[in-house]
Amino acid sequence: MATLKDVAAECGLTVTTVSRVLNNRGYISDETRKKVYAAMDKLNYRPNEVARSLSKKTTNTIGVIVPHIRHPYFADMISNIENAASKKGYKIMLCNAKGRNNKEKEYLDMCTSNRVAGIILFSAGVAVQEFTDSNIALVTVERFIENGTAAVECDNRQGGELAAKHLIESGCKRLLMVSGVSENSMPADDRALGFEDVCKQNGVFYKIIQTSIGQYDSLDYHELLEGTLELDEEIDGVFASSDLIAAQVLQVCEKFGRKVPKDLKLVGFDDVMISQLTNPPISTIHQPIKEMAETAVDMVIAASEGKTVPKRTLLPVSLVKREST
Amino acid sequence: MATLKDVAAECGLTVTTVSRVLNNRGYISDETRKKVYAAMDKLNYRPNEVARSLSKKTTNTIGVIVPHIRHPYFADMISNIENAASKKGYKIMLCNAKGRNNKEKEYLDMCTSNRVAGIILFSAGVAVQEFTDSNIALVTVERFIENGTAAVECDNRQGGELAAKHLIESGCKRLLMVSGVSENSMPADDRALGFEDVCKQNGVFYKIIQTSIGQYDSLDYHELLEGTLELDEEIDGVFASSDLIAAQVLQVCEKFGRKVPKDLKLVGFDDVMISQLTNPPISTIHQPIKEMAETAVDMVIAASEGKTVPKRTLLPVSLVKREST
DNA sequence: ATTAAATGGCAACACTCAAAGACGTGGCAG
DNA sequence: CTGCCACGTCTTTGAGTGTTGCCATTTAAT
Repeated sequence: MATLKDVAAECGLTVTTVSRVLNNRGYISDETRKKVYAAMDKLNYRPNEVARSLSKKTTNTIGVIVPHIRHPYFADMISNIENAASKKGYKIMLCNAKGRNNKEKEYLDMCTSNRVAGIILFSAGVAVQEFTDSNIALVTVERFIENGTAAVECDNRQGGELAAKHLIESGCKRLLMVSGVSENSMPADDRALGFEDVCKQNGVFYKIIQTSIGQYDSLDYHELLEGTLELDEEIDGVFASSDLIAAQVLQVCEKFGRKVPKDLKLVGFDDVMISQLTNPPISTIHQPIKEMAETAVDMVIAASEGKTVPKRTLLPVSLVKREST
Repeated sequence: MATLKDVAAECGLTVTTVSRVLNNRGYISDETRKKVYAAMDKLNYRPNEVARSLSKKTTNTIGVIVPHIRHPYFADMISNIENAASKKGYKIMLCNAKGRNNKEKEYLDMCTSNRVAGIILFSAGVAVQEFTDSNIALVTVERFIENGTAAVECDNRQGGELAAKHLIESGCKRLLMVSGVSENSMPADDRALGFEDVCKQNGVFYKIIQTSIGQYDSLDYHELLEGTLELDEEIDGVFASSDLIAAQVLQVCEKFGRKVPKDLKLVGFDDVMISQLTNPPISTIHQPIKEMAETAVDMVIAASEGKTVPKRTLLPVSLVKREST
């Protein structure tokens, strides 16, 4: 593959000069510029980003570490992050931590080794707490971390409140919340808090069930759901902490012959594609995924350029009413 | 950030020696090795992959270009590719071409500039035809390209056959196929061919409808579907060329009061998560996504190492019977 | 003398960047 | 009108970026 040197030789100039037309820097005569472009074209020259990065001591890539790629929420996030990054001339290095702490640590190291400009971290592990490489901007999404550069979150508590309010206003008397993860300080936790609050305020009976960590991906909420719904036939409103769980609630309802929304009303969380593809389509709490992604990207880039960024950003959620309520 | 030089200075050796313990190459005394490790630890040294890549003239990253990240099929693919790559010490650079040719070209260039070891391309554009940078391995998935290094596909024709056979064996008399894309030489095309064949062989009436290019992502098959199903009430079997479309068929059936599978049987394609989350869960043609991903990764890596790889690999599909048939 | 073990020196990788140099032009004193 | 300098424009020189890999050197053992 042709290098700057080859291009320079081709048109009888030095690498520096060629480098300068490439980067639009300093004084260059029109004639030289033309010559250089011609030579580049002729040799099919493609700048070597690796060398460029070494020289500039930074890359234009952002490491993105997620616990699962297949989960529609993360797929959506990744898509939006890639978009935002691409617009700003950055590329994405995708890492799938799969909920395992050692993988997460490994990926953090890998990103460091590759001298990424910054890291966007969705992962939930604890290993990050040790990550203190201050050279690399670290913004977390949906998770606050002490030694991170910045965190962007959606208002999970508000989401829980909205869901509870909506169910209660729709006439539900006996609520169930199905929470994905039980770990502390996880987003689902705040959702539960908001949900609880509103239920208490309104004197409405509620119950919260949750599964163990790292269930993002799995489809086996059925057992848990069946147990609960069978045991308590009076439940007439369910708040699922993700649309994926909500879809499964729908399936279990079908199995038990409970009509949604007639017998039981359902609110999901995330507002990902699947909530529109079920029968009935699921009312859900919309996460501003695009805005979150864009904010995260803006922040890593800003931070990597040495600018100061807000330590914590909270984005509002909203209720999307569809046909399950 | 600490460099080899710093580590060398720290323990009174030269960079060469340190480099050698880092890479387990040549003769090193145990004592030296220990000293070096200690120094690395102390300085929190992380090898600079950028410099390494420059020196070795190749990276350990694979460029992955997809038309859409959010589509569950691609999300699944990406996840499996990342997995396979990670196992072999490679990282993923994710590119979202969004069905636009110029984006695709741009990403191809970007990958070249970043000197990726190879590219896995799902994208469907035509710009690729010009891509002839023989230095970079190019394996396409679900799309054969003349100047590519290798192609891996699933047996789409077989998929169409399986679907038609299954519907006919289930007693359907009047079939409809909903095809995602109408462009030539696209996978959906082969699916239609297989489907057609079996219908003809069995003398079963069938109809094929399709939408324009680049609909991977959209949820607006409703109109098209409603029109067709309303017009022809006799249709009792539908083959959708993706599970996403199948889910929408389910919705339209619900709207028209057609019971699935009683009044109408439905077969999807892909076997992605959503086919398990609908009511009823959708019978579908299983694509060996994991195997395809692994094959693609193995091939780019092999090709990037100069090994010869098969020009074209065809993986079998299978029918997964669920409750929509 | 030969060989093995351990380490060092140095060019190369493709690029950037600061500083210095070359060249032509215009102003101004002699 | 000439000679000199300063200045703006354009280009080159050369050092630096962190590694690798080849070759050389040293020491000790055979």
